Amino acid sequence: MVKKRAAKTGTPLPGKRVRGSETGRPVMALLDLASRRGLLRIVWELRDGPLKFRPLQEACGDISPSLLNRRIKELREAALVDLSIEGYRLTALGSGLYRAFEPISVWASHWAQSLKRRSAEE
Amino acid sequence: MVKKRAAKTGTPLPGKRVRGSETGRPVMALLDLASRRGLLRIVWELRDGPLKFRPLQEACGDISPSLLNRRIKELREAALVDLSIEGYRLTALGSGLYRAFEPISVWASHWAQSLKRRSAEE
DNA sequence: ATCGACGCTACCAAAATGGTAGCATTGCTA
DNA sequence: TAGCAATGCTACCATTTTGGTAGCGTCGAT
Repeated sequence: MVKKRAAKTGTPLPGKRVRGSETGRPVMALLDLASRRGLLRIVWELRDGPLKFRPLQEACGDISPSLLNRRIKELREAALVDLSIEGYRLTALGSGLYRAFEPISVWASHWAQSLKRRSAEE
Repeated sequence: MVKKRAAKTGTPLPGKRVRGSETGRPVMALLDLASRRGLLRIVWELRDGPLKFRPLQEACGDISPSLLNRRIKELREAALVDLSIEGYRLTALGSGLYRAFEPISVWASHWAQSLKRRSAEE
């Protein structure tokens, strides 16, 4: 008997069941969102202000428009991004996520340092 | 002319080129790592101490062993997890990542609150 | 020798991703 | 008002990643 795989998943949101967790706990929804490739990158690239579709595409390393658009949909459903006359921009919620992300980006440079040391030692 | 897609990518590490970024900036490597499904979940589940293979599998929502093992390999290459006599556990670096992650998990509950308010208003 | 715990692999089907091409609308502007 | 560029976006499909089942090899205890 082949176990049926979960069907195509919608945008992960707190309170909804998400991949790998039945509880809908906010942090689990976030982990699921974060695992969508390029999604956090978009938040990152919007940190300094709004960007229109194509510039955003370019900022994200020439991501394809279909993928960019999928991600934008998810970000809008999650209320992290909206579309203004000046382009896509972070909502208040979205900037909050960006700010909460800063310790992680600090950690990332420590990480880089440690790995460099490690490879120098061997 | 069909552009050749980048070949299978190894574990994203700072200093290496990662998906969507040529620079190897630490934060980009981290974003790439984070986008591997279930990877941060493993870090999360190890927060309170080491777990052996099968208990870890269960903690991660009955992830399949092949996927778990792929993720463990990546986490070990990234020096975030190692294997002790008591099971898999976070390295010092790994616990650092977990701690850096806490503001995000706090943010996630604000996010949940906001979305609840938003849907109550409509 | 048999058994269970343990880490792990092989294999394959299903889903997500990423690339190319191009559409529909709007607002110019020649 | 006929062209035209900018804009957001979709269709299509090949490639990559994923997730699931089954089971292997080793080791230590019984």
